[in-house]
Amino acid sequence: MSQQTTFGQRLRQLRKAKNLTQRDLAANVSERLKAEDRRGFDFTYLSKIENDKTPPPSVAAIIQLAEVLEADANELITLAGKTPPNLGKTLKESESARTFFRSAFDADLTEEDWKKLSQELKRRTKARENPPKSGD
Amino acid sequence: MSQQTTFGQRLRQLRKAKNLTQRDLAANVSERLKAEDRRGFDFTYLSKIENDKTPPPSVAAIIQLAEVLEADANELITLAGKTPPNLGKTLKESESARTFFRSAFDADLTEEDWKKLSQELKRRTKARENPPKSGD
DNA sequence: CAAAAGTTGTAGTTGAAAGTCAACTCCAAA
DNA sequence: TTTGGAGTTGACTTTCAACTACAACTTTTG
Repeated sequence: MSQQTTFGQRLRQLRKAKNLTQRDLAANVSERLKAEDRRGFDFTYLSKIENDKTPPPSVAAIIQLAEVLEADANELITLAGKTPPNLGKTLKESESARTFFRSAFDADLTEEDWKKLSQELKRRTKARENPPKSGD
Repeated sequence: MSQQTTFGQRLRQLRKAKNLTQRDLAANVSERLKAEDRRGFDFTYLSKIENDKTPPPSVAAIIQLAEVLEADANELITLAGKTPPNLGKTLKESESARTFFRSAFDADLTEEDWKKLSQELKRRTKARENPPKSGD
């Protein structure tokens, strides 16, 4: 049942793929964070994160990491067990979304179930991009 | 386009339905929170919350509020724009759930879509409780 | 009206999350 | 064998959300 990749492991993987040192990556991300007036990002902190000695950083930091690494921010955010930033908003705005989530978490779904739901989702959005022939 | 009920409004509604004063409710919740070794809950704070002068309280506090008011904690949590407490965990544990969320938020779903998904969900869980006659 | 309930501003406290720093280890190349 | 780059670690500090406290008010209700 192969233990799930952690946030730290994945992050290290991505960093190595880009041939960056912790110092480089941290400095780079730090700059970006400061540019948007947030706290910085020390390389020792990064080290702890990669070794899962400390919980994943803030969503803002994760997004910057993803950009520098040219990786998918959403993957990292979910790996971090964080809420995708739009979720709260979506929930506030959509009554139906709330209903969906309520049942989803009461129901304690299996992998199977989630896959089915993804399929359903794909069907629907695909239909939208590529409307099924003939005037609406 | 009827402006969505806020957390504060709903909370007040629930409190009045139970005929409690802010002082009563706050004291009650405060006790419960302290029992689980958390910070208390002042009635002036509650007032501010009901008037949306301050952001909704912590998830822990919301849960206690819901219990005292015999209301649905999940409703309040989502109204508060907070993450349902299991979500992070689910995301960490289920690859398929992650996939689902990634597409769901990329896709920017409509009410329609969410409803359809809820239906699909209901179909599946119902099938489970009440397995469809004869060999699968 | 008096008392109870609710509102609001301002300032203070607290614990935990986020981040830093100094001092270390490890390793490869010179 | 040393030197320098990379990574690790523990202890410390900073920041912030989530409260508390209290005073001074207004509104509601019996």
